[in-house]
Amino acid sequence: MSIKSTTLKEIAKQLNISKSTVSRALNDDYSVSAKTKQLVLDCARQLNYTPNFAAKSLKNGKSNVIGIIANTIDNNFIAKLLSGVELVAYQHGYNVVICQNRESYDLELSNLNYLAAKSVDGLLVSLSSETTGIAHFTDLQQKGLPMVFFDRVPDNADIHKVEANNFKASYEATTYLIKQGHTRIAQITSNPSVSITKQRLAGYHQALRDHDLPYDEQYVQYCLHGGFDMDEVEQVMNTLLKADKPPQAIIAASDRITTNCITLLYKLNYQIPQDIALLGFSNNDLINVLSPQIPIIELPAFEMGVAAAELLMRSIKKGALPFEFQSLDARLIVK
Amino acid sequence: MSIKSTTLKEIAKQLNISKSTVSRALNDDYSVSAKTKQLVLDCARQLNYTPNFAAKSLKNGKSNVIGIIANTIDNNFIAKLLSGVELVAYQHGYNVVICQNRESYDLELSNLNYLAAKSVDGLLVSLSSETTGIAHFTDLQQKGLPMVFFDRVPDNADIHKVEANNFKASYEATTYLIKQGHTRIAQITSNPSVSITKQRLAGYHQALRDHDLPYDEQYVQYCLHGGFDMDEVEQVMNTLLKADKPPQAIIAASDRITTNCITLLYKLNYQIPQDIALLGFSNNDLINVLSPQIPIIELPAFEMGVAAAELLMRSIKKGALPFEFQSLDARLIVK
DNA sequence: TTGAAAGCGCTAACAT
DNA sequence: ATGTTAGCGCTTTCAA
Repeated sequence: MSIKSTTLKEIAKQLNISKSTVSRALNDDYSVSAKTKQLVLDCARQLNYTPNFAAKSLKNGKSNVIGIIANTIDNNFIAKLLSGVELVAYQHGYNVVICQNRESYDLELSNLNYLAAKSVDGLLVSLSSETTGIAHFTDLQQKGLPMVFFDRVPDNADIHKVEANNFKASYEATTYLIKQGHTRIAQITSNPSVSITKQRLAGYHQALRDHDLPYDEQYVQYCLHGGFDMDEVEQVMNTLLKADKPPQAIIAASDRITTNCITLLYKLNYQIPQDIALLGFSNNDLINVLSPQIPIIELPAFEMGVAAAELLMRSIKKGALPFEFQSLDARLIVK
Repeated sequence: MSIKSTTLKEIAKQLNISKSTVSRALNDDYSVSAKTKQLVLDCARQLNYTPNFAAKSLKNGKSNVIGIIANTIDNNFIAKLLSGVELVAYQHGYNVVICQNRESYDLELSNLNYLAAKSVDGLLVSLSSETTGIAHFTDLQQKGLPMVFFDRVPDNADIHKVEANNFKASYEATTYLIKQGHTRIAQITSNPSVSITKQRLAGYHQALRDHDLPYDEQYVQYCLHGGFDMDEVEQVMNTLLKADKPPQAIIAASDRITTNCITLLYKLNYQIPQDIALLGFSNNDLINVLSPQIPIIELPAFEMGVAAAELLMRSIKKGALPFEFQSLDARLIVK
């Protein structure tokens, strides 16, 4: 309102009718005559009327703001997802407030408190890797705050969730490598406490089983810090490469792990894919542009944002909804 | 307000005092006795009071929202800048609404209208590459809407702006390459209509002049689409490499151009820096991680976000401020 | 079909 | 130092 804008009252005065009629006309209420409605609409446009959100909020007890808690926003996956969320939110007249937990449970909690104090009408959440229980969320949900979990979702059944189909993606990745003729396929993945890690491992197992390949424990390596720590990637990479029978192919199960694997293999003078094949999960555009080229699994980031936001909007508008669980397909991209 | 929360009235009733006293106490008004203040504060905490933003907004005619219009958010520079903006905004009790112009003047205009209709209290703007005039912004500024331009700023003097010191950055980059022994240094840059392009070119010129190197027009090549189009990068690269005396070093003057240059040189089997040296502007973390390693100029994204937001906050709170022009140093990173 | 009036939660004159 | 009151712009009974 920094800029003074027209109000209902001014339209009413101009047209010599009451504020309430103007309000009704603007909200397309059935009780208003077509003629009056038209008059009001014309006048509103002419005076460049825009509703006052604060007044609306105060009146109907909704802030028209949704909150989103994600790990960080400085990666392509979340950035694209956010674009989807904002598209939907803006269409429904909602603003989006973004908070970053930076993989910390404590920050996640303070984000939550911040957003609750802002009295957001709904919440979009991707869990920090430190988070185990979600009582801090479900408490608020039970008090009536609609929320949708996305990407890194909890196991709970009594929540809404929107995920990538990580199982299928990993299954396809593994199958692709098998079809390429590889029999010893490794997976370097993140902390197994995170939902997406478990799902990606499960897909990998299933694909091996379905193609009658043995599962060898030594070929699954974990980066407990999500691969952000180059040293831990280096360590597990060395373990793999120094094995009696080193893997012929590696699946890097996260964006950061993928990048670090490329760097490491380059440093070690391994040619990809001649010396060892690499396939990685990644939503970073750069990966398509830099060399060496590897097949990647790209998550449907934008679509997940749209789906999560739409589910949240429905949940806000209709109140208690049967809990929904959506799983969107990822894309295997081979150049 | 999805969750019902305590109001001033309830605290007042509980303590048997008036709403206004409670309000004053909460706002630390001088006229309230220390005793009452304490009482109110305790009671507020006990009842878990949080102020109602909508009511506050309605009362003081401010939305407590600032808008930001940037190109896209799916790149590291803007993502980090946003983190800085949000840090400052949240500290001051403001929400941030993000809009993306995707390099289109029309979208920029509709973003502006959208934000104006939301009655934001202030605006952070980085111009689209299509934008030439800024009347659409200054009109609103004159009507009293505070705004700060950042990164891609207009030439106008009657605005607030926060930039990277692109001149200095480019000067340092060029000087670095000269010190490495190169005498034929090219710059591949974006559309010269954009402020940052001009500044980066100017720094390049000055460095050549200061080191008594001739300026050769053929060594400056423009990507009118900002290097997003790989073909245009390929074309100018070919022009450079096929010159009578090809450059010994190239400065890539934007994130996207840098990446595409690496890819192209790799494709053409040029070794970096043995066959040709490359130095690029980039804020993409991946560039530090992938090979080959090149020196980069990194813009102070987070700091620019903080600076722009703080300037905007001052501008909102103090009203008309003498126009400020801040220029933050970039970092030349050599591995 | 329309109008009058109350009230959402808060702040700020204006009393006292 | 504290209370009373009005009003921000809107929606929504209730009445006509």
